[in-house]
Order: sequence, then C-alpha cells, then structure tokens
Amino acid sequence: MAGIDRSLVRALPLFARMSDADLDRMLDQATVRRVPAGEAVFEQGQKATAFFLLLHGRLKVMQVTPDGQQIIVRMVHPGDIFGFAKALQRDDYPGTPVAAAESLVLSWPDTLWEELVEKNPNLVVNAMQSMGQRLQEAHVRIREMATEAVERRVAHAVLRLAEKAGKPDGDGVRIDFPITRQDIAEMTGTTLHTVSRILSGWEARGFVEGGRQKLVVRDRGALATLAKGGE
Amino acid sequence: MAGIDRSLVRALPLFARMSDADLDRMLDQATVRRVPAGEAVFEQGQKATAFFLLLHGRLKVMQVTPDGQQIIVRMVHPGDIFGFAKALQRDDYPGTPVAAAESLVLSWPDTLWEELVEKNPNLVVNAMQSMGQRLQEAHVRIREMATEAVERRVAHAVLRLAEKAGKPDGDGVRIDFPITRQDIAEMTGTTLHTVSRILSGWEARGFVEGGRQKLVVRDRGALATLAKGGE
DNA sequence: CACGTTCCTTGACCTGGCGCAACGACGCGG
DNA sequence: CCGCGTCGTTGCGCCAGGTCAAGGAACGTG
Repeated sequence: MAGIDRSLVRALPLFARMSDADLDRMLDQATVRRVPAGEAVFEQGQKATAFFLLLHGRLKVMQVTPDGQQIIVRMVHPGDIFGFAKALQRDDYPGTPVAAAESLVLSWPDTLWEELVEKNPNLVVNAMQSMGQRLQEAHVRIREMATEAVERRVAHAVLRLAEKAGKPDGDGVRIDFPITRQDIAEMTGTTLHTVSRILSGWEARGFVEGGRQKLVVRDRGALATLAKGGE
Repeated sequence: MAGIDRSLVRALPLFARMSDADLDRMLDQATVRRVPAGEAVFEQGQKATAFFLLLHGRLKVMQVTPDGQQIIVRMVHPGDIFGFAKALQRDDYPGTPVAAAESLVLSWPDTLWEELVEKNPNLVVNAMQSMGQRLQEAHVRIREMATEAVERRVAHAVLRLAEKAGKPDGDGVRIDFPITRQDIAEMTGTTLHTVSRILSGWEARGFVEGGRQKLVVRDRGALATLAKGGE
C-alpha cells in the first residue's frame, strides 16, 4: 500500500530486533499521509481506529480544556509513535496532533496491532519503553510546573526544543520548525505576554535571538544555568 | 520463597490471561516485604534491581528537586506496579516510594523480567496498558497545573483520592490513609498554607470535614462543581 | 502595493497565592 | 499527666505574573 523504503525507519528503536522481512511486511501494511502545516492528523475525542508513526516533520499534541483553554501536551518528533490509544486503553484519542511544519505520517489500523505483536513480541517491549520514557518526561514536567518559576520553565522548554529539534545556525542552534510565543506559553503553562517579555529579556542579554515564529539559542550554557535555578 | 495466596492477586489486570500455574510460579519467585508507615521501599537515584507490586497499603512516590523541594509525583494504590525502571529504560529509580500507611510489597528481581515475559507475553501487554493509563493521568495533571487555579487543582486531587482511596464514612467518604495538608500541597504544587485555607473554607461550607491527618468528603458534588470550574 | 491577518512587543494595572510569623491543638513518650 | 514534637490555622504584606489595552512589524493575498 505504501512502498516506503525500509532504510527510513530501520534505525528506530521501535523496530529493534525485528527482521528486515517482517519490517518490510509491516511497512507494506502502512498508510502514508502528508499533513500540511497547521492541519490535524486526527481530532481529540474522535474514535481511535489507528496508531501512528511520525516519519518527518513536527507535531504538537494539543488538548482543549472544557472551558476552551488550549495547551500543548507534548511535541512529537520524527521517529515517535503517537495516537496509540490501544496502549492507553481508550477507544478515543485524548489529544489533537497538529502539524507545526509539513509532516509525513505513517499509520496502521488498530486491528493490526495484535497480529503484528503476535509475530514480533519485541514490538510491545519497544513500545512500552517508548511510553516509559514519555511517562518519565511527563513526571519531570509535572515537577517543573509544581516547583519552578515561569522563567525557569521556559528555559527548560527551550532547551528541550533545542535538544530535540535543534539545527546548527551560525554559532547557535535554531529550532527547526515555526514556533510562536503562544506555543511556548502553551507548553509551559503561561501566557504569550509573559513569554514575550522573557524572551525579550534574554535577547537583550544575548542568550537567544527571536523573530517571527523563529527562535535561535545563542548561549545554551546561560539558559542551562537559568534552568538549574542559578539566576 | 514467599507463599502468597494466588487469590490475593488473581483479579489484577496485570495477570489477566495468565494461567494459575504460571501465576503460582511467578509468586513463588517473589519476595514479600512489610513496610511500616513513613518508611521508603527504595530511594531515588538508587540502582534499580527489582520491580514491585503493592499488595496492601498506600505509597506516595516522592521526588526531590536539586534545590531540596519535595513533590508527590503520584500515589501507588493496591494492585499497582511501581519501581519499574526496566520499562523506563533507566538503571536507577527516578523517585522514592514512601509508605503513607503500613504496606505490603511484592518484588521480583529485574533479571527475572525477561524470563517471565518469555513465558507470558501478556505480561508486557498488561504492563504497557498500566503505563499507558499512568501516562494519561500524568497528562491530565499537566493540563490542570497549566490551566487551573489552585482551588480547582486541590478539588481535583481530593476527588481523585476519594475515588482511589475512599472508604464510606457516615454520609461521606473518608480518605483511607493518614494524609497531611503538606501532602496535598505537594500533590498540587502549592503550599500547605494555601491548602489549609482552602480546606477551612470548604469545611465552613460543609463540603469536607478535616482534622489531623484526616479528610472526609461530605459533599462530593460540590467539589466536582468546583473542579469543573463552576465557581 | 494596499489591505487584512497573524504574530510580537510593551506598558499599566491588579490580584492570587506565596513567604513569613505567630499561635493553637492534638497525640505520643516518658 | 506533663512536655515536646508534629500538624494545622490564620493574619498580613508583597510580588510574580496574569489581565487589559494599544500599537507595531512581518507575511500572504488579490
């Protein structure tokens, strides 16, 4: 159905210890989809019928609170699985993954999971480890939100972005997809106003370089110090 | 080694679709340990050598921030697995589980996991689902911390406690283990002062009934309304 | 290139809830 | 049953950061 080259995904931890033949077979059963920037892969609350893998691009998983507030629960980077409702024991998707940049998404029908696992027990083990890491990251974020002031949280968020989505840019690291102040606010639990003020401050001190939907980290060390709490 | 009666754990989702014989064998390989209230099962940062199951009692998983602040990452209820570092791909424990009440804990050496899984593939599937649920809960908490005011967060926390650890008490529900204001503060990311004020307020309105290390929910509906944001 | 839209910045003001402090109450150990 | 340690309550001042407001800069589109 798809005809994706195995080499694109061979190195992913999810497929570790899976034979080339099995992997090819799995890829043959996948659907590829191009998602333009700004579009959702699926919608929060929608019945879950598939699970997904991000091949290329960048997704932000949004959740809307009953009273209309929006937050970004996590970012999906290439190689990550998402929309894995099966694992969450739900039959609907808990969030909405929106493409921050044009993205390429692989998906398999939910019903295939059992069968795939049957043939390849490692798949579950690997999937579980990936979820374990996400759980850990979630706990770190909870701890940050509970104990740290806004500026530190933003520093952490920016560092994480640089880590996961950084691209060398001159003497710094540029976040490799369009990101707004609003996005950062929704990732750290603040308002875009506060984020704007903080970034302006950092820019004045030469830590970062801002711009419309753009962010370049110039002095990673300084941010790390901030994040650690050393004023 | 242990001689635990199968019936104690037979109903747990973790062991679903495991044969009685296999379960008995697994239980034979387990170590039982009684943990008095206030004592830790293991310590954050310690090398991970086992994984655990809470049989009876109640644990609070604490994390200490580099600068000494403490928070409660989650509560462990009977039937929950914890200290599952294998799944997190870590070799040390990320938190410290402290007994809130006298507890009974089962543990298996980490090294046994692979072997157990070999014989019983469902174990991984079930473990993953349990982690999936925890991940979801973590996301909910992140959303709460990002968007909700303190009083609402406390309302949510108390409702969750009533749900998971509630015991009928007269016309209300009593939290079935000793819990301090400090604990609730560390679960919601506030100070004990604010929690105390909030609970006093609720008590005045007849929603709850406080006391030393004690908390009884009298009007669950009122709390639910608060949690939902209805003034 | 004019116009609308989206994104960013900055100022002024206001308030939730934190920090500090003092005190009261319960319960345990001697 | 007395003293001390833990736990809870409450008042007060202060400030980080949210809200409200206004305007400017970059981008896309007809």
